[in-house]
Amino acid sequence: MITETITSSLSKALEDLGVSSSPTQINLEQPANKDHGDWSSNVALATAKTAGWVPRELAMKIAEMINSDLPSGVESVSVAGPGFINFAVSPEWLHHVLQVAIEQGTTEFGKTDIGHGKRVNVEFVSANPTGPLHAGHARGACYGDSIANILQAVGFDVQREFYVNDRGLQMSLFAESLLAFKSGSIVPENGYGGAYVEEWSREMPNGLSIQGALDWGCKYAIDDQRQTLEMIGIVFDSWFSERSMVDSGAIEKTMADLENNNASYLEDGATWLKSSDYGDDKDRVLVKSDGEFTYLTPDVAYHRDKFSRADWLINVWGADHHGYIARMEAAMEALGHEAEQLTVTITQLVKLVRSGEEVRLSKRHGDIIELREIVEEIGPDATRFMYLLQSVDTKQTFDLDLAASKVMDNPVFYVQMAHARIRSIQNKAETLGIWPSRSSDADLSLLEHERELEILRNLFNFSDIVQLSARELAPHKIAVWLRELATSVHGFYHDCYVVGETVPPELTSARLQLVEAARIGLVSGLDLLGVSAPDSM
RNA sequence: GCCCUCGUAGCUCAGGGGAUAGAGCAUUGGCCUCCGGAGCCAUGUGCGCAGGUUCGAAUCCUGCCGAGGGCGCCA
Repeated sequence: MITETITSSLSKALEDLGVSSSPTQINLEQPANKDHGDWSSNVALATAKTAGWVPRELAMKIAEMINSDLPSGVESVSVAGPGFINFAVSPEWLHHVLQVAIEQGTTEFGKTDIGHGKRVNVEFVSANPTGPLHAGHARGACYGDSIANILQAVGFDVQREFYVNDRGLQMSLFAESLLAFKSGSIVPENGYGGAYVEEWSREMPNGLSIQGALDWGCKYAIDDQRQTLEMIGIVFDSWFSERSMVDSGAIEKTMADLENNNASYLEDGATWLKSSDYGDDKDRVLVKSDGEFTYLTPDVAYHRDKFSRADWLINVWGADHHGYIARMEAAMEALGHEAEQLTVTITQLVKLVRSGEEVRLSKRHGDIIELREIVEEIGPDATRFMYLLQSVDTKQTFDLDLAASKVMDNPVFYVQMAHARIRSIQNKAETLGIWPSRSSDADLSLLEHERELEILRNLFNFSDIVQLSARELAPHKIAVWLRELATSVHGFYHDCYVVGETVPPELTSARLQLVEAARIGLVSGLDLLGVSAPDSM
């Protein structure tokens, strides 16, 4: 790889000059300004001070040394600005990327093994089984599934998990609400009065007990949620039942262990977790004075169970659960787990906009926008791409009109269109009998056009982008990269014909390889986001 | 009051120590003999404010201002 060649030549020059440097100080980047070469290093700026050099003089010296014995593939070295060392490189390194992409194909391109098979459990959505999924669940759903994809791509052993809160006060209220609608009586205070409850109650069998209604409603809700998730291609490996831990005694076991670790105490008739000993603002109740568990207690037991099955836990929670992080981390520490074994990602709220007006997500019954409605309105691909296009750290404004539109406003169409155009080229080549062809037939050195090189530069970066988005749990970096690749494909399409009377056959062969590599890049990136790559739009 | 996230172009957002801060939309103006014009190209007085660290800050630190969320023996 060209970057390794450059890094080692820099490190050798530094060594010869007696400048000590750690490998992390030798950074390479691709300058935004093409006048600054293909690759650039700031190592002279980073090391000059401690080594007693003037940065620019150190850079000049290094450049001189490397220039006197240029590594293969490097055409020239120069110094610019305060002491950047800039490398001009022959395009072979980019042609190499093309071959890699085609050899690896969509199943391998961009994949690495930095995870070393470490088991990671990604828990997301985990909506209460008391109703359909709504718009508020969508961001966490798309995000969680995509980071699971990305972590898999970099070599983690990933489990997707949905925690089902199938017991407790909310479930009882839900069951009572179903029964109330069924019998035509008044829905209990703090119960569920939404229109869907009435609809569901009509399908519920007559004569059920509270427990019977609870069981029926829970199953109905889970089935509904599962179907909605499948509409956007999300399939969980496991649906973990909270109630199962009551039956198994896991909750009592956790309570006992907390007590043994001196992490809980009795006061005012309740059992408290000493979470303030572990960084939380205050202690938290585990068992209420009425003998019921709080929400926290089974959840702590649940996290222990996850730790018995995974080395690293990721929780995707909505912004309204932010205050809950400290107490869960405290509980895990009290039970002997390391802080870095649990990562909680908070997704900020999404504001839905339609026709320029905010769509209110009120809890008042009837006003809830179901996720199913959104998917039916704009389609699964637009749903996923739009939610994943920006960082979950920021509040998102999601324009339903824009997502539903089939014009340029819509980024998902822009990216998918790039793929469709490539397929269109390939179809044409196929009818002429020149595709598929063997890559060894093509002379890749013919690929010199700036448009061609731009595509290749993007493809070169893919693996790094995947690793970065895994490290930062940031799928939007993939989405942004896809848009850039699509831009370069559209530009290429416009300026460079692949198949045509004016194009020499050798160039056609080389460009057919190029568009196939670009196609592999598009499909690979879209796969990580769970978005399809259609042959035609 | 305390905690978390965020303030970047008219709008929606990237960029999270490097060189002249980017993209899409919108605006204005150009491009179709030929693989899909659902496209391409050009067009910008913008990093909330003030200090600090650094050779270098949109980026890191502190304070302030603003937006959202959280601070229950709710989930």
